[in-house]
Formats: sequence, C-alpha cells, structure tokens
Amino acid sequence: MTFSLPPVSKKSFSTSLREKGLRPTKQRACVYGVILGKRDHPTADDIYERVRKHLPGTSFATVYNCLETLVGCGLVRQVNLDRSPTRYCPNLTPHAHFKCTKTGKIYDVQIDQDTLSRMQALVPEGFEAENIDLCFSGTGSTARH
Amino acid sequence: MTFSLPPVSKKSFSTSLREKGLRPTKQRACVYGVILGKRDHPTADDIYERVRKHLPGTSFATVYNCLETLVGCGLVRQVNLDRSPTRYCPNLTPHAHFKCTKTGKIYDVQIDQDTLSRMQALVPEGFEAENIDLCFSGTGSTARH
DNA sequence: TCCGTAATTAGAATAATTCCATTTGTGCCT
DNA sequence: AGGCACAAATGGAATTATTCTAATTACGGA
Repeated sequence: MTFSLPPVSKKSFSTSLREKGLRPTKQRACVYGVILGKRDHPTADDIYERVRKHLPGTSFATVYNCLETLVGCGLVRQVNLDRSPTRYCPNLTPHAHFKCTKTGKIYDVQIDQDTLSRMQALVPEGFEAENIDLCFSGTGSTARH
Repeated sequence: MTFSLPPVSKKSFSTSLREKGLRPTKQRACVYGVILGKRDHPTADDIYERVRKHLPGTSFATVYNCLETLVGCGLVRQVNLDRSPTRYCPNLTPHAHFKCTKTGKIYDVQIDQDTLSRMQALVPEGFEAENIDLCFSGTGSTARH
C-alpha cells in the first residue's frame, strides 16, 4: 500500500459507485453534494440538516447509510477527532487535521510526500497500514479569529 | 511547545497529583495501578472491571473521574481510535498506534525524533500544536497471531 | 476534634450511532 | 408493459459510551 500524493483519480460520483455495484441514488448524490459544496468538516448532524433542505423526507438512517457508502467508495473521508461526533471531508489528498481547542474549528494541513513516507516507514515489519491518521490539537492562528 | 523524546520525567504518582493540588486517593491509585500493571490499552470498561477486583465499591463515574484526572496530570494518555471506546495508555513516550482491523488489537509504534520533528513542522505558521496523534490501521503481523 | 472542601457514589440523562422491520424504488427479464 | 428480486430508504426503537446530578463520604488543616 502506498500513500502517493494524488491518491484518488477524479472519477465521477456515479462511476465510483457503479464500480462497486451500487446505485447513485438521489440521496447519495445529495449527501455527497452537500459535503462537497461547503468545504468545512460537517458532522452527520450537519449533513442531515443540509440534505433535508433539498430532500425533506430524508431520514437520519439514510444519511448514515449514505455516508458509510461514500466512505466505502473512497469518495469522502471520515475524520474522527477525540470523542466528538465523526466528521466528513471531501479532501482526498493526504492531509492531516488541526483542531483548535478553543474554537473547535478544524483545519486541513497538507502532508508532503517526504514526511508521509517517513511516517509510513514507522510501521513495523509485517504490518500493513491501509490508513494513516494524523491530527494535531492546540490553539489556532490568532490572525484568523 | 516541543515533543522531545523523554517528555515526562519519572515523577511519582502522588507528586504529580499534589502538584496540581489534587489528592492521591486510593481509587486514583488503583486506576493508575491497573493501567500500569498490564501493558495493553484498556477501555474505561476494562479498567472498571479490574478496579472492582481491588475496590469492589467503585462506581463507573469514579473510574471516569479518575481517568480524567490522570490524563490531566499527564500520568496516562488517552487514545481515541475511530469510533470505538476511548482507551488509556501508560506509555508516555512519543508513540503512534497501530490498530489491526482484523483482531482489533492495538500496538504501540515508536516515533523517532526526526520524524516527530518533521510532523511537527507540518503545523502552519501561527498554530500551536499541544498534542499530536498519529494512528495507523490495517492488518497486523501474521507472525504474531 | 470539627469544618470546609474534594472525592466518590448510584442512578438518571444525554448524544451519537446502529439496528430492525417495513416500505419504496429500480433494473431486468419476459 | 407487468411482475420479480433485490437494493435502498424510512421511522422509530435500541444501544452504548459517557456525562451529569444530587446526595454521601473522606480528608487535611485550623
């Protein structure tokens, strides 16, 4: 397994799903759309709110189902920081997260290939890392708030 | 803030607490003891079970309180991997975690100072990281199970 | 010893997520 | 077109880790 810089090709939403024998339903498209549309790190709850503006009948279970599907297809990433609700992220390039302990705001932090390789090299002989998660927490830039 | 290799001195349990004006109660000592005694990554639930063998009256709230206190004093580290229950870890050296997706087992992975510095260098101008969390998930060594 | 506060306790409350049983939608085959 | 089989969505109940609350207990210092 490698973590090279552009890890996922610009494949279309429908194609990614169909490759796995899954259907590009309107709920899935909508969930994907609202995550992509606003470059923050929404929780399932946030996504539910946004989706219901477009498809008012949508249930919570559906939002969770769709998210699971999208994550499974590699269309969005799941971000777990401490105990807070899971967040979702359309940025598929290798990146870390920085969480400001004061504001709760989450920032993407790019990881260069060199550092990525080094991190990967930490994994001992015989272990195969499919996924790397790096997150920082601390105080955000005073310039930004 | 630095993440130099031996980040916490070998201060005694009581001293660490008293420095913060907290009391080294028997419950706190016991919680600390059971985490230290078995070098795994127990959940609050595991810890509760173990503590009750020594102090049968102990409540769940107390376990959580004690854990919060110990984490606050830097005596144990909190480990959050994906959505699973929080785990606790007496290893205070800078290290990452590897979670085997098959067995659920968690391994400590040492981080050398050089890689640590590089990771730290990712944090953008104006941000101050108090904490770094790095975790891998994938399949563990076949040699080990 | 007594007092004030810290710590513990039991149980209720919360919040995110998952499960379940049912209904709805879609693609396919004739 | 009609019907079938199965995938997906739905509403609500259930689960689970964790936190809160109000009441009790235990220390440490005057």
